[in-house]
Amino acid sequence: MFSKACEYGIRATLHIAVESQQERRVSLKDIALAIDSPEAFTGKILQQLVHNNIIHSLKGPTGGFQVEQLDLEQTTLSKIVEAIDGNSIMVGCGLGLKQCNEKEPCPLHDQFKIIREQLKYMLENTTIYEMAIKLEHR
Amino acid sequence: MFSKACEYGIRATLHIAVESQQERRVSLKDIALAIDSPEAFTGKILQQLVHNNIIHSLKGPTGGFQVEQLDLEQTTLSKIVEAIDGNSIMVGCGLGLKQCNEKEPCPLHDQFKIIREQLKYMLENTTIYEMAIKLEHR
DNA sequence: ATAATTTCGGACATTTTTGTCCGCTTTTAA
DNA sequence: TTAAAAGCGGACAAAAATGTCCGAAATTAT
Repeated sequence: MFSKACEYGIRATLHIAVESQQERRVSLKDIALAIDSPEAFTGKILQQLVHNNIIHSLKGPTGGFQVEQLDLEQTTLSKIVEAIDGNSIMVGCGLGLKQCNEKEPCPLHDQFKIIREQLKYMLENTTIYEMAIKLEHR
Repeated sequence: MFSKACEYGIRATLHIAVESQQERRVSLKDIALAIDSPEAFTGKILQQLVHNNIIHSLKGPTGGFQVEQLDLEQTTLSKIVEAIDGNSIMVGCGLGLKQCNEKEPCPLHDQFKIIREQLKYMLENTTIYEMAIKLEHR
């Protein structure tokens, strides 16, 4: 579904979000430890998220990553996925046909469409905040 | 969603199925041409399908691939996907968490579950025959 | 029998994804 | 002011997925 990079990105964002709600900043090392991901690779992914204004970073000692209160509530899962995996999950024929559309649908077109719409709804209507809350309570 | 290999596998099977209904056997070359896939790579994938008894092959001139009438009606999409991609599409946490289950669900667990169930239903209830028919009529 | 045509399987090659290393810059605290 | 602690970015490395090549085996037609 999502690439490994994207999975790490989501997990990292959620962990940062949880900590940010307690006014705590988190270092890359702590993040990688918490979400069980390779540190350097995770660092790369966090950069993508920083560049997309999904999370914010501060250098130096006491530095680290955090997510702004506003972003917490407004940023949706779709934005994270988009930043890392692009829109590949939402486009293209499920069977890889170049010529597949409403007029010339592949044999799975309609069923794929329904599933994609559900997926899209989930991505676009789930905020970081909602997910972080669930994560804290589990 | 599916790997490239799996996409080729499905497209190839469908093309063979359509031809088989006209009592025609198809060569690898024709298949690769028809479904616009790399020939040698497609050959490998067809072998997997042959070994899984989804399609059948005959060597020598006038040889090629075909799918039995019975398989046409009884083999479901899930069997093709399983043969090539395994069950990776159906298992594991969407966020890649090792510890994600009904008792300790990840924040997307329930929504993923619904989508997966739809996907599973589609895979297990779509036969090669149904798809081949749709393909012919488009 | 022989040549041609096809599948089959192993080895190899390329590309993409995943992951690592290291030196640089920024910032803080002593 | 200096040392330490953090993020940043570029180059490199490993693994996985995708794709190619070629020779062997089987089968058919001549």
